[in-house]
Amino acid sequence: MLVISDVIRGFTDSIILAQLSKGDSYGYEINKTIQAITDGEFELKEATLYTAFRRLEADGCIISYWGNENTGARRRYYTITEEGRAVFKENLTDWNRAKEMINDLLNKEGL
Amino acid sequence: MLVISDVIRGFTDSIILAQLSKGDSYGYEINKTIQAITDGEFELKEATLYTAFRRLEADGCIISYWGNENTGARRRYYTITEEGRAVFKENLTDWNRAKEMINDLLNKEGL
DNA sequence: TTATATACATTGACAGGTGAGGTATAGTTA
DNA sequence: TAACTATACCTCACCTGTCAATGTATATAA
Repeated sequence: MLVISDVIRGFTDSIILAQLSKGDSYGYEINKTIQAITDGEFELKEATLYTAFRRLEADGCIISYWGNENTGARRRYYTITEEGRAVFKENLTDWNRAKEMINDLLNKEGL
Repeated sequence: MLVISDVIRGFTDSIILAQLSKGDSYGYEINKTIQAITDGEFELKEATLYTAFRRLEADGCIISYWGNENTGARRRYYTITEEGRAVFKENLTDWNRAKEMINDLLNKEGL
């Protein structure tokens, strides 16, 4: 009932911003990094990933540009904006608060 | 962008099961308990709460019965089932795993 | 030449949260 | 006594995010 993707839901944007805050990257690489960090336990579905990029760009959190690879598949790179950094910072705070709340709600005795 | 409700999404069921695992209760009381535990920082919206009850009962995680109050508003009580306890136990495990994953994804350096 | 890896993108179905609205009882306050 | 607040339940329509399925294109390895 509680699937891992439901838990992650709502963090997609934050996870992407977290990766981009370390430097420019592109979809495929970001997803590989996520898999590496979670020991292959988690990956963003492609549809989810690219939907998130559109959303983040529309919200002014990231900017995209095409890489100039002269071989292999083309890559669309993303840069995090100042706005994006601010949002990410806020998300981190929210996460830490939410984490405590959920811990309490799942474990603490009532009242 | 990261709203608390997005973070909580997917935890509604677990939070309710957590409260019911301590004993029978009814909607209004469960919500008050949640508010108390989170120092008023969080509450389930009524629509969310009652939708979750329907879902949990349909899934066999809880059973409901009407209380026999002879004064005040009527109350529909809920009992967690064995199935519900099993699901809750699994949810706790999933949460702990997801928590670590999200922490890593938001904080760890890439690779 | 067939398969795999890299790399991007869209669409339609589905699920969960929630604002807005509704019902009913009981106590408190103006 | 009228108005307000608290208790307590319920449903519908809408919105948002996830994801399976599908499609495109390049390059390398078997």
